[in-house]
Parts: sequence; structure tokens; C-alpha cells
Amino acid sequence: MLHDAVSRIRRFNRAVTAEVGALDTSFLGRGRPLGAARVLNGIGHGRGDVGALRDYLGLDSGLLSRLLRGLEEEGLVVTLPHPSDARRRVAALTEAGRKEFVAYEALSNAQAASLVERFPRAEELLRAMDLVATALGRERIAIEECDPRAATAVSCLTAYYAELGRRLATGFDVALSRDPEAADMMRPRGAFLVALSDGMPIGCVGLKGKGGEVAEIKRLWVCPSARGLGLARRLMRAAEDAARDLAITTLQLDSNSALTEALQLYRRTGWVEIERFNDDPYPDFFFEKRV
Amino acid sequence: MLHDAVSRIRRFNRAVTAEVGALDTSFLGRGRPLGAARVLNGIGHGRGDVGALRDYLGLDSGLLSRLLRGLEEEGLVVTLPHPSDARRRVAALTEAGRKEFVAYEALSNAQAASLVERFPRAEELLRAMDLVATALGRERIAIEECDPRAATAVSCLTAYYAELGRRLATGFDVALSRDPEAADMMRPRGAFLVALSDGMPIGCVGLKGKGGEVAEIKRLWVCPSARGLGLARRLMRAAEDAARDLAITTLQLDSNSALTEALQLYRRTGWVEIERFNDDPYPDFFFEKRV
DNA sequence: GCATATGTCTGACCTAAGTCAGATAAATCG
DNA sequence: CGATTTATCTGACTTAGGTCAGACATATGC
Repeated sequence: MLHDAVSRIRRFNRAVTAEVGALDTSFLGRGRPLGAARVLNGIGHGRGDVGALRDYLGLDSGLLSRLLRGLEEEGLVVTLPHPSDARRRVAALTEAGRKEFVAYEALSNAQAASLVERFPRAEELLRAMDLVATALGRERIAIEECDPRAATAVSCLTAYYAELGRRLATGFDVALSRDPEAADMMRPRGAFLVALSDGMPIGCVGLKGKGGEVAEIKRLWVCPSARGLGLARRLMRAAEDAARDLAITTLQLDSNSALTEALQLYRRTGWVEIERFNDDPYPDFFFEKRV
Repeated sequence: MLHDAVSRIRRFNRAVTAEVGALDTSFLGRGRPLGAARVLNGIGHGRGDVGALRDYLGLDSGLLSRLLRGLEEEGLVVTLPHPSDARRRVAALTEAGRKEFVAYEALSNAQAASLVERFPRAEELLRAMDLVATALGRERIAIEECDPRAATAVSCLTAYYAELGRRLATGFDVALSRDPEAADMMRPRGAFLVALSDGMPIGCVGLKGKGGEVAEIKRLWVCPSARGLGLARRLMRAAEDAARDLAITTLQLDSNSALTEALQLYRRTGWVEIERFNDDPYPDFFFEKRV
């Protein structure tokens, strides 16, 4: 190793602090203190609920209140009582506020784009950034249910199919496989779960119901930068919880011998090998588990 | 790609801001504002000269002066006039100041260690952090002359030998090669240059003088995370500048056909192939350039 | 319906951080 | 030598950011 771990991390901290500081400085260019800009951005990103905004930004209630009043005086924000609980308030951007928000987004995007542009090995850099972000944000990975046709789900599935294509000796064509209907992977028949790290989808799993007490696990995938963190296990546990919730008692899945980590995971978490239960051309391993 | 580049970078920014913020918070635990802690750390890291400290921390002269006075009142720092210029002042840590400095270092090291500890794929993470730090700190890569036996030089050379061992079909044993004497790569005979990114050595090149007008380029190396940035070219240019400065008119070098990027660089920057000029077992390509 | 809990706001504070215009003293140039 | 430049310090000021106690209105449990 060139340098010990600690000094490498400290060098990283310095480099990154300088870069993030540059972004803050460019935000100041719009003539508003950073705090107000952050509030405006929070609202723009859908955190209109004052309480949610406070948690997200980690601000004192008095301080946030004052910042909101400032933005209201600027004509960028309006706050209204929450429709179902008049104690709570919801902030929303006005037309002018939306324009300001877009301007801040543009600054932020420009900074990101310039970073990629001035570094020749962009994809490698982005991959490294993903890995670091995942490592740092490990405690904040959330598993959520979503529609398997939603953008977050589709981005995972696309990566999943691409990886199968690379790893299976036969390649992989989703049209030849038994692609489940979206409705089978949604309540009340089944479920589709994605793992989100700070909003970015980094893994998924589908629970494909058949209407009865037996369901199938499909599409288990974890993005490369998040492997080795026990995320697949967490996703499987969440899928089993969903199955219990749907009164499903038996889970089945098929897999391929090229996917060694997956087979290892199944064997270690109570799955038992069973006879082939479909005529899909790709799988050559079949498992079952009672929940 | 899972997500577009911009949102990947923005996720990275958020993750890293939270981590750096955690370090700042732990620094506050020592009951001193962050500014004062940074000054103390700057002095501890050898930036005692008040002017240098101001540049390093980017502080206003009045503000730094006040922070220094505060640390003096705490008994952590003493400032003395510069020995050769009584206008300038030099700050130094007292015994108590050194203790505080060590405590801050320990906090910083603990944070770094805990990061590595809670992520199972530590070496991969560190490599990713190196790459990101190099990309972000690209404009701040400095080339400096140093003793080839100094720690910075040795860490580069060790990595260089290891890489030769991996890449040459024959392996590489430095004892069998014509290892230059350190004195040949130091003024007044030659020079040894290292590239430093925020203090971390990431590349080197040696200029081995023979006392006359001919000198040899040796040990050109760039660490993997910094490749593709044109650093080798910059190092070579710096070595040529040093050669001119030493009244050297002809440069020679030997290389191996396995080192394709290096050969390409030489051909593109005015080097011409010549006859073998030594009996070193490893090289099979020989170049010359007039400066 | 009343007591209590919850969510937000207001006023009165405080501190860290930074700016700027001189003051001061030492070095340097002609 | 005197004039100018350089390095640092001091005092007066500003701003951003944050804390805290209580006010106020609305919801919730009994």
C-alpha cells in the first residue's frame, strides 16, 4: 500500500471538502444565504411538509420558521395548513420560487457535469463515487415497496438482465424467460421491493404471487458497488416478511449455477433444493422455503 | 448506467457531506470552535509560519491573528518573530498544544479507522477514495524535487518495482538491475522528482546524471489511480526542465516492450530510438532526446 | 368537554466567522 | 538616509446560524 489507510482517508476528506465548498460558494452566487437556499431546495425536492423539512435539514424549528418567512417575503414560497391536520403547515414553491429552484438545480448539475468533463476516465470515477457513497451511506439504505414498472424498479431490472447476459454461458434474453406480469408482483398478489441509498436504487427483489399460498422469488439483484454489505440477505428477509403479510406460506425460486453467490446465500438461509418446477430455459437450480 | 451521472455525483456529495460533518462535530467535542482547531492542526502539521498558515486555511489576516491570540491565551501556542525577517511571525506548539494536537489527530484517525472497519471491502473502498481524491484534486497536483531515499520517494519506488515485477514476463529484481546511486539522482549531478496530490505521493521520475552533458531518465512511474491525467507527461517535462537547469543536453532512457503506455509517451514527445547502451537484463528499448 | 399532547411561530438572546480600515514595525530600494 | 513595501495586529463592524423559553392554535384521549 502506498500510504496507510488513515492518511488516504484524510486526503480524501480534504479533497472532497474543497469540492463541496466550491458548490456552496456557487450557491451563494444567487445572493441568498446557504440556509435559505437549502430550504428552497428541500421544498423543491418534494419535502414541503414543514416537519419533514426540519428533519431533512436538521434545523431547529425556530430557525426553519424564520427561513421560511424570509422566503415568503421574497415571494418564493407560500405556506398553507396541512389539509388533514391544521397544526401542521405545508410549504410550496410559487412560480418565482420554482424558477429559483431550477436555477439552483442548474448550478448543481453544472458542477457535477464539469467534474465528469474534466476527468478523462468518467465512468470509472462515477463507479468509485458510487462505491464511496454506498459505503458511507450504508446505515441509511432503505427498502421500499414499489410498482415493478416504476423508474426505480426498471433501472434495477435493466441492470439485472444485462448482468445475466454477461454471466450466463447462454446469454440471456428476457423475452425467452418467464417474465412475470407486473400485477403478479404487486399487492394484493405479490410485491416488488427496491433498496434505496439516498434515493438511488441499488438493489431489488420481486415476490411473484399466484393467488394461492405459494409464491415465487424473482429478480434478486444488488448493484456491484453495494455487494458484500449483506444487502441481498436484507432484501430476501424483507421479501419473506411481505410474503407472510400476504398469507403466503411457501416460497420457491429458480436460479442458475453461474450465480454462485446467490446459490450460497439460498443454501445458508434455509432454502432447500427441489425438483425443476418450470420449463424456463435458463435456470438449472430450484429451491423452496417455508415461511 | 443505473442512474445519470449528475444524480450519482449529487448522491456522492450528500453522503460525503454527512461524513465530513460528523468529523467536524467530533472536533467540536474538544470545546474549541472549529476555526481554532483548524489553526492548531495547521501548526501541528508544520505550517508554523503565519503567512503560510493564512494561505493554507484561507483566512483573513485579522481573523487568523485573533485565533492565534486565543490559542496563546489558552497556553497552546507561542509565536516568535521569524529568525531572518522580524516582520514575519512563526507559531509553534507548546507542550500543552502538542497534547491537544495529538488528541485531534487521534479523533481524525479514529473516524478514518471506523470507516474502514465498518465496510467489509476496505481495500476496494480505499482505492475508490484515492481515485476520487485524485480526480477532485487534479489541479492541485504539485511536482517537487526530493531526496530519492526520502519516504515519499521510497513509497513510489516500492510500488514501481512491484508493478515491474507484475508486468515484465521475466519478473523484476531490483538487485539485478542497474540501481542508480542516490547521489546520481540529486543535485548537483541529477534530480529526483515526485508528484504530490495533497501531500500523498502519486508519481515520480529520476534524472540520473553522470557528471557530463548526458543524463538518463529512470523510474518514471504514476500510481494507478492517477493514470490518464497526463501526469507522466508533466513529470517528464519537469525532468527535462531540471536537466536544462543542470546544463545537461542529451537525455537517454531504457524501457521494456511490456510497458506500452510508456513507449507510446516517449515516441509522442520527441524521443528517438537508439542502440542498446547498457547491459541491464530488463530493458529491450533504448531512447534518446536532446533538450 | 376538558386536560394534555403536538406542531409551528415569535422574541430575546448568543457565538463563530468573516470584513475592512487603519496602526505598527521591520525590511528593502533608490 | 528617507520613502516605500511587506507582514502582522487591533478595533469596529456585519452576517449567518443557532438556542431556548414561552405563546398560540389545533388535535387527541379519556
